[in-house]
Amino acid sequence: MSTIRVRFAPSPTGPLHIGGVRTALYNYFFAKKHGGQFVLRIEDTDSSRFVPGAEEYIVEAFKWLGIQFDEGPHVGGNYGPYRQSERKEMYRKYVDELLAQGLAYYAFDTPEELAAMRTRLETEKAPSLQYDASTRMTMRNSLTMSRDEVKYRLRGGEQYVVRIKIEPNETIVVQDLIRGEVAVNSSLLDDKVLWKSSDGLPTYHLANIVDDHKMKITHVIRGEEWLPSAPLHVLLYRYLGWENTMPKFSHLPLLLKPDGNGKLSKRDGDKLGFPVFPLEWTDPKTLEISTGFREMGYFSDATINILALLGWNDGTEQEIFSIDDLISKFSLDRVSKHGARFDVQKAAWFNHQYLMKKSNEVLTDLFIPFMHANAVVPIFERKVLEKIVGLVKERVNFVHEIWSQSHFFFVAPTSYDETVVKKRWTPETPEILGKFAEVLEKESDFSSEHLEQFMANFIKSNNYNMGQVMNCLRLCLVGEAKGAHLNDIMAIIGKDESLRRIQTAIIKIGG
RNA sequence: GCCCCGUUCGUCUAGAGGCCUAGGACAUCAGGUUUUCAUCCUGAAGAUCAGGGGUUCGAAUCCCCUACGGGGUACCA
Repeated sequence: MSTIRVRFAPSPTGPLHIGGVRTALYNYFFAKKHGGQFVLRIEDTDSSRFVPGAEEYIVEAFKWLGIQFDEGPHVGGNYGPYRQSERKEMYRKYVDELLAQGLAYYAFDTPEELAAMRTRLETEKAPSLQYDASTRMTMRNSLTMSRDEVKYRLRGGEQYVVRIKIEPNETIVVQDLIRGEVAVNSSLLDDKVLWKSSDGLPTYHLANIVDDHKMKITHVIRGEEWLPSAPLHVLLYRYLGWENTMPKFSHLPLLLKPDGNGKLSKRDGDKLGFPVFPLEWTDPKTLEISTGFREMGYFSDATINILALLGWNDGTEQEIFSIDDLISKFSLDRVSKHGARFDVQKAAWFNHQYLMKKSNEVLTDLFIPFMHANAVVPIFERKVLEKIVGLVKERVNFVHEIWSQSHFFFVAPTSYDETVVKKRWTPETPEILGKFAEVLEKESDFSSEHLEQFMANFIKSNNYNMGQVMNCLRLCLVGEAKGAHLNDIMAIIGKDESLRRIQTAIIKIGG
């Protein structure tokens, strides 16, 4: 058996959408599982839609995700070039072959004539509005013109397209690994344009088939939006005599909007506060910025996990999968057939799972920039920072949230939560806290373990109860009713700072 | 309009004719643990399997129809 070869073939018309990322991921898992190759091919046959920076964006996105292409424009390979615009000369030969065999024909109709045809058919209530077997003999093409006239026009440099000639009333069957057999009557297909003389480039359909054939692609795994044109592709393989080595098809379900209807779009991200792109993207024309998973604080491994499970599962109750897990467990027959909605909350939960598994060292590296953006003084030693991060990491989904859970280690409270004050701060509180400060000042062991014991002893020996002391002490140190254990906080900020915060609170809140 | 694909808790999904009084996860709610908050633990609620017809002793699972959703219908990919 030949080696498995799959490709991810985006067109550089803008930033890569997470639906595209998921498609690439499934291709990657499938290839790696079977020891095959994963190829990147840039489908830039529509010169008018080219967006500068889009290809670089795609490469960077996969770099961030840690997904490597075995072949592609930036890594090379034996089947290059990997940009269709650079493969220009390869396609014409096949167009000529189809033309010579009468499987395709020249068409000279202008856009206006095509539009006129459609309006005419519409008013006639024709069953189909297509350029196909039922209409092509009424149009200006090499089937309706004399050989000489065609020659004359071509020589004269008249613009033309080459269309595939589809015979009506044939059943074309597409074998899909996810959906099974999909049968379509050829009368429903139109004579698609395969080649445009305007830019000397093939359209997607032809380029796609030629490239997949020449690159020895064994499996085409792509979005469901391609399913309707799959019969055309099967026909092209047949026409070109490549049907026996035709790749196997799999059409993936689409990613849908989290609310309402339709497929996921760029706007949804802005509206609902979640990224639609892997990385931030600045539109070169409008300069509009769209945020990405990376910038929102998602880890790349969490992102892969989230996307992988939108339309696939391994049949068990496992939900956390490493890349290696996904490679070993992925299979196309467990891909679902229906579209999936992106769930922001579950995505955050996934990120939380990955965050918890990261070491304090790694998280501290990631947290330091956020700390610098917020903290002024004091700056703790590295080891202390790691400790702080370790104390709060289970409370956050994203690294940037660490600051909001740990700011009180760095900065003394400037105000005190009104409702907590009202509920907990009694007339006796200043006296109790004053007493506590007094004994605390004499204490030399400021380890977290000892402080815990110390507080318990203080409360017990004075016949206070826990809530009476702890809640108000927390108010002094944190400013509100949340945060890490008080003994941990005091151990980190130290004796002087602890006493200062207690005094400040007693003065500010009063009796 | 026409064609193709789909339809199980709010969301992601398990389910390949009897194991389904339909399981899990996220979210929600309630209890518990905790010096607060969060984590964590336990539990609850939540899907008459889109609706209707068949087939079968038996259907979420097979077939048909309808509805709804999605996709396609370009000299875009």
